[in-house]
Amino acid sequence: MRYFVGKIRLLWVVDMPVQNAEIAAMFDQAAELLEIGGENQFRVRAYRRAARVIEGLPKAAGSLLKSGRDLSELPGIGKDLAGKIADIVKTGHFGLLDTLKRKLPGELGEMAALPGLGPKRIKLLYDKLKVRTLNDLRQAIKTERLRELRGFGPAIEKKLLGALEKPQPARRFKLSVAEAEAEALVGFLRGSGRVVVAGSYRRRRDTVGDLDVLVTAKDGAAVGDSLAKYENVAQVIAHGPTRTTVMLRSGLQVDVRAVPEESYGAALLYFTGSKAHNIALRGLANQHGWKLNEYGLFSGKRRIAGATEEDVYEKLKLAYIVPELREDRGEIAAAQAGKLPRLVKLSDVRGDLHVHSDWTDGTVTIAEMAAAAQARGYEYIALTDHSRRVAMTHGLDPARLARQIREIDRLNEGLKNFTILKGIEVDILRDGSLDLPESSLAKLDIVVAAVHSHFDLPRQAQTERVVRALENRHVSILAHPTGRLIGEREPYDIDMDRVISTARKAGCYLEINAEPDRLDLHDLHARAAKLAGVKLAVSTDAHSVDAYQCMRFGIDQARRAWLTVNDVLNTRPLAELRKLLKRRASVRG
DNA sequence: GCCGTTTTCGGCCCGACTGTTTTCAGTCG
Repeated sequence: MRYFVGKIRLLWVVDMPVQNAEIAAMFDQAAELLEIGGENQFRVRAYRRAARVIEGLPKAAGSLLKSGRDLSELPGIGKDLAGKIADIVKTGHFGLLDTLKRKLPGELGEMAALPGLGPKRIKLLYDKLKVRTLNDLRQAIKTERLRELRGFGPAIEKKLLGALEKPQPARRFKLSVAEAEAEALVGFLRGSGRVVVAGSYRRRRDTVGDLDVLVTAKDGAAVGDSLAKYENVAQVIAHGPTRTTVMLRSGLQVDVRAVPEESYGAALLYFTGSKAHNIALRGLANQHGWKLNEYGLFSGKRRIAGATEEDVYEKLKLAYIVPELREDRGEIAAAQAGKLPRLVKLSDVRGDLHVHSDWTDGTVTIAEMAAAAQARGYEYIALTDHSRRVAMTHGLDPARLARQIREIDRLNEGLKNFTILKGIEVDILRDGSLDLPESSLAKLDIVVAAVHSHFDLPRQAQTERVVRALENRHVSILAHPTGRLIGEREPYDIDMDRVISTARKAGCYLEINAEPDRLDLHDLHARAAKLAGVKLAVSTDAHSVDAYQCMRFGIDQARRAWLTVNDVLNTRPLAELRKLLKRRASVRG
């Protein structure tokens, strides 16, 4: 459950709305400096909690304010913080943070990211040695002044110097990459006890910072000893009687925690998180006069629940909350009210609406893609090859598209209980027009539109471009709506609130692309779409038969977005799906 | 700074591990 606040470079442009992530970063930075300054820890915590709440909002704080929402209704945000958010939205500046930076100048916030340095030690360094920058710190170590301070010794010195010489940026790993590591590790530890990978991995976040592994065992130290011998371990960071932390060769950190069988549920709950969800649960326990920790739910010294997660939720008068929802984004209130959504499941999926073939950059024939989908139990796929502008994929021009349509008609005649929908992934050109004439698009069952170029347009131009494409009456679905490639390409700058409201007005749909490098829309945007009444397609963008299996990653994200069967287009039987697609064509036609 | 079936004050999640110390503070999750 590692948590890291990255440095965010803020660039203020006239009319550039402040993003929620930027407000959250400002609150986090303020919390850091307040803490170093010795401020009341609960005030510090309030800023951190507010940062997480802002970060988790499905809409930009600015647009909520514009629509008249009172932000002090949000959990963890009172009158004071609501006012500060409004100021930041209005001016782009956070007065308190500016003041704190004047009072505690330098790189104190950055120092907090170093291992072994927390607020107390940073303040001590600042007060006694006038250490303000990372370079000051380096000098203090080299001149051996650091070790004169109470609480500092050779071990910390060595650790700090290592981090200063070879900075390790906090990395997050794609869920699919973490999954491969996790499965190998579980295989290795099996035999030590019951082994579960918890943390953000179990909550199915799109990226994972570290692996939190729970093992039920009497002898925790033995589990740690065994882990230390795992061939992929590069370094043992900590090793105690119940918890061992190691760094794998891949750079992924692993925490293994051993607990007794009777604490399994409470420990799983604790280790699954999120931290904010846990804090809220413990707060509830307190209200009953109980205590919740990783060993169980306790009334005095008596354990009243803890063997299973279900026990603990039940005792707290909550419906069971699945891991994907445990983010303190309203799930606890929903569980109290019995209003948790019945989330969409992988088995609800009846087809895939974004699929390629060897007519463009796919690896196999249309017939093979169809056969593999039918073998998975699907009722339909939409064949959506690229259009001509995406030249390196040998994209389809009107003539080849017409031939492909005839080919699909021919194939469909030979298929039983399965249909190939005729579609295209049409390129959205720089000006928002589409890469194929209306006469071609009109012949199709489904048109998926997507951006594949000019990722760096300014926000306004990028938004107008996509809005114009969605307003084309032939477009059914916007594919991978922000174009991000996790860890490789940032999302392009676009006003997602406007894209969503356009989709609603135009009667079209947005995609959750299940490809593990994309997972775009991400959970918050998908939830915003649902709240606006826009349905989503969860599609694999499969370029091969094997890629169909990525559907589960898309469904994970759909579940994190609180989506039900009703919110997902491709859970519909074919006839219903056709109606939804047809309604689209007639909205403006 | 937030919040309220303990409601406008007085609480605020809880425990493991390290490195320093010689009994525990600080950091971390």
